[in-house]
Formats: sequence, C-alpha cells, structure tokens
Amino acid sequence: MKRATIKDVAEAAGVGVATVSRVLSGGSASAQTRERVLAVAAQLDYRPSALGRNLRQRRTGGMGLLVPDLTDTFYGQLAEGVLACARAAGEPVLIGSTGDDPEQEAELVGSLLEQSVDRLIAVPAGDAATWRPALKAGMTVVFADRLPADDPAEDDETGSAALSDLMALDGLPAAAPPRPPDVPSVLADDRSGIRTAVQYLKGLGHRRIAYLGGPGHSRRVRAFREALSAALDDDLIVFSDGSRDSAYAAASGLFQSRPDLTAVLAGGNMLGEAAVLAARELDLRIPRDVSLIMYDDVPWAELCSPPLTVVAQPGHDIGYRAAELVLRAGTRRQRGVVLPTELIVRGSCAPRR
Amino acid sequence: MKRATIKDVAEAAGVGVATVSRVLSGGSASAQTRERVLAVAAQLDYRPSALGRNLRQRRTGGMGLLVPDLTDTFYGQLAEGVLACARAAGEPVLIGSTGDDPEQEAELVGSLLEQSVDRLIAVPAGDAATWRPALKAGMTVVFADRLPADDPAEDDETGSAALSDLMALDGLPAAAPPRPPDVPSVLADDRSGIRTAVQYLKGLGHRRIAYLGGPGHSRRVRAFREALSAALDDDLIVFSDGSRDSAYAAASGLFQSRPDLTAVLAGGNMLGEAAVLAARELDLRIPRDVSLIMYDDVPWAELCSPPLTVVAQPGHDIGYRAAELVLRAGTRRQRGVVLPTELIVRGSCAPRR
DNA sequence: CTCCTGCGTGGATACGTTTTCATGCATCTC
DNA sequence: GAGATGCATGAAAACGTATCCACGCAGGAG
Repeated sequence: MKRATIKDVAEAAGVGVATVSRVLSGGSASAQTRERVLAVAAQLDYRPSALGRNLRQRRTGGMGLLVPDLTDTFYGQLAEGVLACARAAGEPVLIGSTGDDPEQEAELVGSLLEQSVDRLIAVPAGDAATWRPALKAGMTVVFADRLPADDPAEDDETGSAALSDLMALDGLPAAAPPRPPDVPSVLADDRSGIRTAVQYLKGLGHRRIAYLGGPGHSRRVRAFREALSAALDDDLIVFSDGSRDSAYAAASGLFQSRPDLTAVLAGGNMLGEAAVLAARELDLRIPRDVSLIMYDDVPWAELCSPPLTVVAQPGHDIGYRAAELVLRAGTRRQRGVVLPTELIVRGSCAPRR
Repeated sequence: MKRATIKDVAEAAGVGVATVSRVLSGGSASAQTRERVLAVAAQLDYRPSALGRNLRQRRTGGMGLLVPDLTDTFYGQLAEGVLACARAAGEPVLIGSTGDDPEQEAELVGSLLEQSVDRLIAVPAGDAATWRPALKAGMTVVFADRLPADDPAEDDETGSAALSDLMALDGLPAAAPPRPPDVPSVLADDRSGIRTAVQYLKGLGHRRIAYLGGPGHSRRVRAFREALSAALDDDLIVFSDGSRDSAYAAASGLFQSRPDLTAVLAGGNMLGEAAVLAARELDLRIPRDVSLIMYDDVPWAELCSPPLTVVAQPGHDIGYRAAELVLRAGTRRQRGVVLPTELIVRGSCAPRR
C-alpha cells in the first residue's frame, strides 16, 4: 500500500490539487472546502511528500550541521541545542562530522550542496577562502563557536578589527572593515572568558601560564596573548589537532619541555582531559604542582579530583541561537551574537608555591 | 549564476539527457561520448541535483539516525561510527535526538517518513507497537544498542527466546519464535558484559549489588537478574529516565534507602556519573564504602579518582556496523549482530569489607 | 545478400508538489 | 441595472532527474 498523494486527496474530496495544496499550506479557501479537504486528508492519512515540494522550490528544507567531533561533549551540547530548535520548527537536520579537517569539511559542504540544503550551521575547520565557494553558492551559513581563520594573507590588525566589529552589536559599523563579517555567527565571549581565567590565575600568583590550544583557537590565543601582555612567553603556547592522541602529546610535551610552568589553560575539554592525564603520568599533582583551568563546563569536570575549575560556555545555547539565526535568515539581518562565558571556580587551581 | 542542470550538460555535449544520465550513473555508453560528457560536465562544474533524483526514485538517499541524547558520550561515539560509514559511502545523515521519549521519537520518525527517508538507524525509545507503523511503511530499520521493548503483553520467556535467537548467528533458526527479530540490529553483548561484571563483584565478596538502570535497559536487567540469581534483591534495581537529574535522584535515593549495599552497577555513563556524584554527596567513598562498575568506557572514566572500572562496549563500531547493515539491506539478509563487551578493571572496586 | 541480434542513443514520460494564470461566480458601487 | 471588484477554484506548467521504449546502425550468422 503506497502513500496517498495530493492527487488522491483532491480526487477523493472532489476538488483540484491546487486547492488541496492551498488548504494545507494555509492559503485561502472557503470554510466548507477547507473542512472537507482536511477531513479527507486525515482519513487517507495523507502526508505531503517533501520530495515534490523540495523539487518545486528548488531547495531542501531543514539545515545542515557541521561539527568537528561528536565525541567531544561540548559539540554534543551544541548539537543538542541545534536539534532542539530544529525540532521546535519541525525542520530536519543533516549532520556531518569534519574531524576538524578542511578537506572533509569541503566534501561535506559539497554533499549538502548536492542535496540543495541551503542553510548551514558550522563550526568551521577551513579558512575564509575555503568557505567562499559555499557562500557564493547562495548558502546561508551561520558559524558557531568560532569563525573561519583569516585568509593566508593574515593580519592581526584585520582579525581584531573583524572581531571587534562583530561585537559591536549596538551600532555604528566600522568604516569599511577589510573582511566584513557579513556572515552571521554565534560565538562565546572568548576574550572575556580567557581574560577572566588569566586574571584569576594571575591573582593566585601565577606568572608562567601556558595555553593548550586546538584547531580554530586563533581568537582564544589572541585573547590569551592580550590578557597576558607582558608576562607572555611564546613557548608556553602549544597546539594540537583535534584528536585525543595529539592533545595528549601536546600536553605531555608541554609539561616536559617547560617544567617551570605553574599553570595551564586548556582551550577545550579534550585538551583539559589530556592535561589531567599527562600531568598524572608525569607525577604532577593538580593543583599542588600545577594549576589547571579548562574551557567547557562538561559534566565530568566535577567528577575529577580535584574538581576542575572551568570556563563555561553555553554550548546548548550557542547551538540553539545558531539554529534560530539560520532559520530567521532573510527576515532579520542579524550580524552576530556573542554569548557570555563564566568562570566556575572549583578545585584545580591553587596559589603559586 | 544558477547551477547547471543535466539539460545544460546534454546540450553542451550535443547529446540527449538520457545519455548524460547514463554516463554519470555508470550505464552503458561509448567511450567517446562518455569522455565528452565527462569533460563537459567537469567544465560546467555540474553536480547532479539530489532533488530530481530523489523525486524520480521516490526515495531520499542517505539514512536517518535517532539517538536518545548527543550529550551522552556513548551516543556521541555511536553517532561518529554511523557518520564514518556514511561518509565512506558518500551518503548524507539526518539526525534526531529523542530524549528517550517515545512521543518525540514517533514525531521524528514521521518527519523522516515525510522526507521519504527509508533507511533508519535507531536507538529505540518506543516499544515494538510504536515501531510497527514505521516498519510497515517500508522503512529499513536497524536498531542499535538496544531493541524496542516488547509489546504490553510482555513475557520474559519470549524476550529471552528472541534474544538467544538473535545471538544464534551460526545457524538453525529456532522453531517459530514468538517475536521473530525480523528487523536487523547491532547490539553489545549485554548478557556477557553484565555477567562478567557481576562475577567480578561477586568474586570480591559482594552480595548486595545494585543495578542503576535507564530507559531501554530491560535486556541488561534481565542479564543482571540472571547473573545474580539467588542473591537477587529486587529493591536493589532502580531506574531513571534519560535525564541527568533523574539519574542523580535515582542514585541518591538508592544509596539512602539501602545503606547496606556494597556495590553498584551503573547501566550507562550518565548513571555512573550520577552514582559518583551522589556517593560523594553522601560521603560514601569509592571504592572503600561502595564499589562501582559503570557501563561505557568513556574517556573521562580514567580521569576520576579512583579511575572507574567499566564495562566497555564498542560505541563507534556499533554505529559503523549499523550503518553498514542499513546500507546493505536488501543485498544480504543479515539478522542481527552482537559485538563483544569488555570489563576494564581500574580502581573503583574493592573487596567487601 | 539478408535477416537477426545487440548496442548506443535520444525522445518522452513520470515522480509530487507549488505556483501562476485564467475563469466563473457573487457581491459591491455608482 | 451595469460595470467593477474580489474571491474561490481548477487547469497547467515547472522543478531535475531516471528510465522505458523505439529507433538506427553495425556486425555476425545463415
């Protein structure tokens, strides 16, 4: 038994297909026919096929969602936020996991394009150049959690300008910004989050503070540099790619090469995990020997001993807002949203000894 | 500038659209025309629209994926497995999060049906009755991690039969099983996993062992009962719904109502998390006062102190295999797959004092 | 040489919907 | 009362593809 089509409904109700379509999509119709069509549709258990509609409108409903890794709890939270909003709107979500690899990302974007999905929420892995094709293909893209890195011809001045421009929610557009953030985004207030964390550590007497970074952390690193200013030591900033192994290697290498550091700021929960593991392996006690602040308030942060002091960013909200933005796109012209972070002090930091 | 269609390619190559279609989908064509068509297609940057194809074939490619909660690391792993396989096959994935709520699940299934997605991987929340409509709508469903609960007229005998039938991979079908597992599935070997864990605890001298369960844990509970046999105490089996709050409440309630228990088996990582938290709140030391074994080997299990002894189930593999199954459906008639679990002994269990 | 077979090819159709357009009828205005 | 206005309605087109079918041509068998 195959599904009923709009034609069947029209026939059974003794009206034209156009009328059925109108009734079902809220067009005008007389009360009488509307009632009849609705009754027949219900009786036939008719559900309009998204296929026909999509083809006709030359676009697939719903939205795409690209995250680096669903195994990372933070992105799980973000995804849940997106799904919550999508469900409320009755829109389907196509998901992809990029592994923070620009190539895979590009491939996934291509696949979405092929599906004619024209709304996308992405935690970008590629740089601005990588994203240009998708944008000029007419996709509505909302970046979440971070922005694509600047073009090869990178310029700190430019980056800062773009960032601050983004944060100027209440007005006056900076005059002709070099890279206008013309694509909407939902970010956490990294600058404030990092600064608060660094200030906290400084207040505890720490001077040699390391930053453990991952892909796409340029904004956080910038904020870190800014917050540390004079005390900055470039060797204390290390990176990993998105994998757990790499994160562990970076953390372990950091601890071994710089035994003089007294505090570390891990830029993500996988990096925090790696830091705890590496510290334990090297017999460094937290917080006795080294203080640790981790980005992301994941549930297990509290389970550690000592419980981890964290910079919480609202993953669920970021996802939800991003989904709102991508759905409302065209209606309002929202530029970018910045959500607050919060330092949650638990037990992984101690005064420098 | 709009996307090129198959018609454009045909025109530019001086052939009919049918030929272009054939060349691109591997049909027969002369080497010469094939080459020309391919060249033109590449030059025009032609990508076939999934919309047209879907409508024509009356089905959307790709697959649906329904999990209870992406915030739960285990389901994150499972989802990553599915995505890995889907990416390898170049198939898109539509995701939904059910919150372990049969109603939401049904709604999401309905949405997938509307999209004409006919392949679905699900960690089911609803029971067998809930799933019947989707199945007879022609969907190819592969259940992952667990099976739908039996119908209201539940029967332990039946359940066991179905399970063992499922595990009889190498042959002779049981004669007319009451509820034939005619829908393929990928499960962890819960029976063995639970038994191993219980044996381990028994071997440490524990007798009052509690099970902390979540939605869809009927198979695990059955295995738990079976493994405990004589020592079973029904009050020591408590349940929560899928939420963190509920898990905490269940764990806390358990510890308070039964201070005599000496070990607890948490049936999932969120439940394990809750157990650790509740124990700490009640000043119960792990493993001194109570031993804990947690289902799911999530990365943070090692970070706890003491590190958690866990029953590892291969989340990634479960997802990957499920995706394979749903893609190969029709080709082979695979019944069900059971993947092994492993007890990983760390530090959260001690001999009964 | 003829008939048949087989293959490469292109025209035409169908998939299910939305939307445009024209039509007919009823109501309103002067 | 005549023309104008508005609304409900249905026929038809279009979206981009895969596939059926018929056609033509080449080559092989008889």
